[in-house]
Amino acid sequence: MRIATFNVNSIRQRVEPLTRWLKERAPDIVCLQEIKCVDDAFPRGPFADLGYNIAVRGQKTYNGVALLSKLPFDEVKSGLPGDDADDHARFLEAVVSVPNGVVRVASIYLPNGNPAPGEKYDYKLAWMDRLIDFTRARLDLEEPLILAGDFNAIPAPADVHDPKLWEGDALFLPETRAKFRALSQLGLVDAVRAVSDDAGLYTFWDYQGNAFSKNNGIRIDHLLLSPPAADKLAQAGIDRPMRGGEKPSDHVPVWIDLDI
DNA sequence: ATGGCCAATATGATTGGA
Repeated sequence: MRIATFNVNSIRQRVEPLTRWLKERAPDIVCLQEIKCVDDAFPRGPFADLGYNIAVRGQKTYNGVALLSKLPFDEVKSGLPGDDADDHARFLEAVVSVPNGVVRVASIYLPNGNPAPGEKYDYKLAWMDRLIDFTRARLDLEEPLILAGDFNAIPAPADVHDPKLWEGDALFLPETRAKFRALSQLGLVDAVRAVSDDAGLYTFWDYQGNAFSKNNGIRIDHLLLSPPAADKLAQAGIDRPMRGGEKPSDHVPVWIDLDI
């Protein structure tokens, strides 16, 4: 089973490159972020034509997450618990059935948090605390669980081309990294880091300043695996060439293969 | 000169992204 995550930076601008990539990579489940449209505006046709079931939690202009799955959804739930006043479309969770049980997947678009300090950074840290609480509860189920998305967190200096330039940024502040570490330390495996210690593995390159050609990137899109999922991990990869293709998002897809 | 962003919005300037 292949599961991927991709921050598309507008689904309506990414139909062509995304469908082309879906045909090549053939993932079973895809977690999408920053679809930037309401549910009714999601371009379902091209993805349904490729055999995907579609779940959407959209929002006008900003944010928005979705799931594509070749397997039917047993359950779909949107919204991260812990704050009823939070109306950002940043979280969508689904369960699918597999031969020996289920797989639970969440598409996550964690707040950016800039400028820090400030209200936006406070919201980010509170959101991370809520994600930690959610994950702790879900881990009790002892299911294969995959948290996949744009975490807006650079885990370590090896995950950024020029760490000096990111000091003070909400994606790289010590408090952000500490919360990301606290999430991981609940027992989750960072799939890319499970297969490679290499520096220079990035998932985002800014549109500005020829960032991609200089490989001036950061690794912020992650797949975090519960122990029953990590036990089945066969491979993980970052589809870096997508960034150099036609009409690219500023992020690229990241994927895993599970022996499920 | 030694650089140049992109997407959405009742749009032509502003906001957010990271």
